[in-house]
Amino acid sequence: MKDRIFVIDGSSYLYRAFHAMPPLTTSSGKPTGAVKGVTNMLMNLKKDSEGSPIIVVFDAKGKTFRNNIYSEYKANRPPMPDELRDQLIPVKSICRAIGFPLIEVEGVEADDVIATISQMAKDAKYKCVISSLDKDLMQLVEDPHTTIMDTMKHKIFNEESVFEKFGVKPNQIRDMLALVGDSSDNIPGVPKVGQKTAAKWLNEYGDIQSIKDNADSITGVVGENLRNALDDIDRNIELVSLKTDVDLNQKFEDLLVFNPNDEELDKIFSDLEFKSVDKSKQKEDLKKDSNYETVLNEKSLKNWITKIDKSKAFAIDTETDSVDTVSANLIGISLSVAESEACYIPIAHSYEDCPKQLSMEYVVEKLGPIIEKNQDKAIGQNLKFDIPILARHGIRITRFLADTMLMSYVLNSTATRHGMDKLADYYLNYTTTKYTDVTGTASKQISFSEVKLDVASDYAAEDADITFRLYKVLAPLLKQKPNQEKLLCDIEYPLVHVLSRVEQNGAKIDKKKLAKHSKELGLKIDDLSSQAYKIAGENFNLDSPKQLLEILYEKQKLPVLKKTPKGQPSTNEDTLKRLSEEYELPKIILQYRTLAKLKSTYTDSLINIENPKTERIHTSYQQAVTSTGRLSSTEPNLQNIPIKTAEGRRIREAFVPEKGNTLISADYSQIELRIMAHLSNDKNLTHAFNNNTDVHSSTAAEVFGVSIDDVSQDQRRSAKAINFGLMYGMSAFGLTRQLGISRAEAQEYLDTYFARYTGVKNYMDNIKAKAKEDKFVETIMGRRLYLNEINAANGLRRQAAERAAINAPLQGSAADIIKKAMLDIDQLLLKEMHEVKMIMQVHDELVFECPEGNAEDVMNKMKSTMEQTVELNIPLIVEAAIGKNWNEAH
DNA sequence: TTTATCCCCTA
DNA sequence: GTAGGGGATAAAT
Repeated sequence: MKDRIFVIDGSSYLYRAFHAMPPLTTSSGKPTGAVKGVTNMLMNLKKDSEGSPIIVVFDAKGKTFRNNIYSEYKANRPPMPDELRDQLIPVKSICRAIGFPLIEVEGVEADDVIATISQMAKDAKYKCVISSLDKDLMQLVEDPHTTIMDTMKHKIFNEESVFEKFGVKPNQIRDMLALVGDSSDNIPGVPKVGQKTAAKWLNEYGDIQSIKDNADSITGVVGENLRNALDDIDRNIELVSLKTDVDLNQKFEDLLVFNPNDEELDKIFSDLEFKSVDKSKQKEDLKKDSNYETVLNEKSLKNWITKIDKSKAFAIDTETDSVDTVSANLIGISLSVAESEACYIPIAHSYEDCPKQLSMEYVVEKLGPIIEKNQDKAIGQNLKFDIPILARHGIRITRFLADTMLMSYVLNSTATRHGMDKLADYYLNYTTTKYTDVTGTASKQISFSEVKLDVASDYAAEDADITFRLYKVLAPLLKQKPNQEKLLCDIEYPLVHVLSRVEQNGAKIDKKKLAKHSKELGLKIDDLSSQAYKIAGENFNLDSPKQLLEILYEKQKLPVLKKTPKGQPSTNEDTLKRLSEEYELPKIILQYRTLAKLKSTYTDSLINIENPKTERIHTSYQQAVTSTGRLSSTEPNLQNIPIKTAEGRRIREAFVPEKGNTLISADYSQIELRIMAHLSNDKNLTHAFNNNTDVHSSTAAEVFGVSIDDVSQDQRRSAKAINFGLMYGMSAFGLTRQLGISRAEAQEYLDTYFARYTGVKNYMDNIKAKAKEDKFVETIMGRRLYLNEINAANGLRRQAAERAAINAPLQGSAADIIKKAMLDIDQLLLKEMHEVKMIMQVHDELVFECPEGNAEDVMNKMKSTMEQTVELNIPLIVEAAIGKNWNEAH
């Protein structure tokens, strides 16, 4: 394809790379993350362009004509961060060295240069692909000459997709921008007019001139706003119009030359300490350099034992035939003692003509003691998986040097997901071989034991190698953040062992009880289905929202009260509840839904997931998933077992102890509100907790101006909603919905609340301001949540980040505290309470199983340990109970 | 077979 | 309004 050129918006690449990449530096501390990101993007585009010319455009210094039209243009732009500014020169040098013409014109913005080039391309009969995300550029899209691509998301905008996204044609984009304005460029638009309204007008009137001509016929406040903003609109049109006649001092043909300088490029890369940027090339490099060994004889194993013993640190990884730690069989072990230097020790591979391997007994006997002896040097990726597998074969790891998954999580919980494949991509710019690459998927999947040794070795040794390399990259990043490193070493690492024990313990369920419940539910569900079919006059699938909406809204002609985000009439609980005041069918659907949910999600699936070996259910706690520091629980999720309804609580009754045992549940009372009191030091809130008064009643007394003894049920309920709403960063609007009151009333409640709780008000204002400054918030133990969108130009996103800024320190500190409590209790259990098992964690609750005899004692120990685990400005209170099932204990 | 959407369960 | 997991269906691959 010779008739196509690519134009890259270099400045927008740079900003995106800066925000998307980890804060990498050279050994001397020079920032390189953005350079690396841009380089990757350039290399990828180069590959995709199949030889078509690529031109890179950057913003240049100097005031532009837009500043003359409007002195406030981009006046609100924060200056470029220093770490980014330092990367500007290397990025440009790399562009040139790769061989791309680089254009910057003083006093002209990149957008205008790009527009000019696209015009030149059109005149020369070339297709032009612009790589940028700037919406101003969308006005240039013109089939078939000019398209815009989002390189990172692989999305191409033509006239049709522009219309899909913006609701107007590309040649109307300019008018739309003029109407809406652009907060990031500090261009005010017509007040109250956003993309939707602008699109509506443009579709109705065609262009801005017609809208202005018809301004008088537009009613309401927006019409008034429009008439008042006519002058602004004229100015905006000039501001958002792109110039297509910039003098580039170059002919179009000159822009098409590709002039690489490999020597220069190598030099720049070596200055920046980049190994290589082309991923496929890097993979070859790694393989060529790497020294992966398959350990098949005693001599070779002995050699590796020596290496481990002499190493300063070593990575270890186990290969198994299952993701389930309770039943997984050990198939092999891989080790790495230095970058590129790794081995795989196959133990239990089994296929036709499989080479003879060292026996499990031999490997465990020889390697086991060396691993145990050197465990303080062990590095793993998600060691919570490997530790129980190794333990079952007599290799006991109770401490380790590092877990790269948790390192990445503590460094930045949201930068990337923390699986090894993602980490390798993010931190090493390396594409790993995936597990399913060697085993296949679904029906064609084979056990890891059936994977040929050479293939398995490459895969497994790479895992250990990459783990080692990740450690080398992540350790210095953590060194720069001592508080986070402390959190990692004091809380997350020791918690690995505790969670592993909790998972292995598992929880006993009463299968008979669940089966009986399931059967009953099945009968009721059948009955409700029949009733529903009868009213509908036909059979349909009650589980299908699509079929249901046809029945309800098209056949039965019920009023549409609410639509889903995608525009379909909604059939969710809220809507059906309102409809069931007048109609019978929605009422039946609701009952059906409740019971069907209980059956499919709980009774049936819990029975199915019981481990046949242990006859208990073993959840898996995810320690590196949530943004705030909480755990999550999967397969099964034990953190969403029903509790609110009587029917739902029957599920909890099926969580039982072994014969002779009993269950104890202990949960923190109002822990997040207490943390809010602690962090805000609010006088009223602190007072309530110090005097152990019911906090919702005390809030009601303050907000409604009554004595605490005179608070009505209704007032308490409202106060509770306010308290919860506050912790979620709620607005008056949310409260309106929650309490079914008017907007004004809700606002009044909040105003009164903040007048009474000035400490809380100050705390909220301060945390938001600090978040905007720092781009992160912290918990009491120094856990950070980075908030990339806290200063976003997009209001919805920015507000979502602000709510997260308020909630994360509360939710996250609560998570810190219960994690610490779990560690304390685990120590207690190991030391003096061997007969007690911790079996579940549900965010603010811990569940234990212990012999009936000393339950009372155990409960009190747990309660006081949890209450004493940290000292805050207010007391922590734990409510604990004993029972013969989870419902009773709670 | 995988992915997206809708719905609903928890703290 | 915060933070999650997961079942069922229907569309995309």
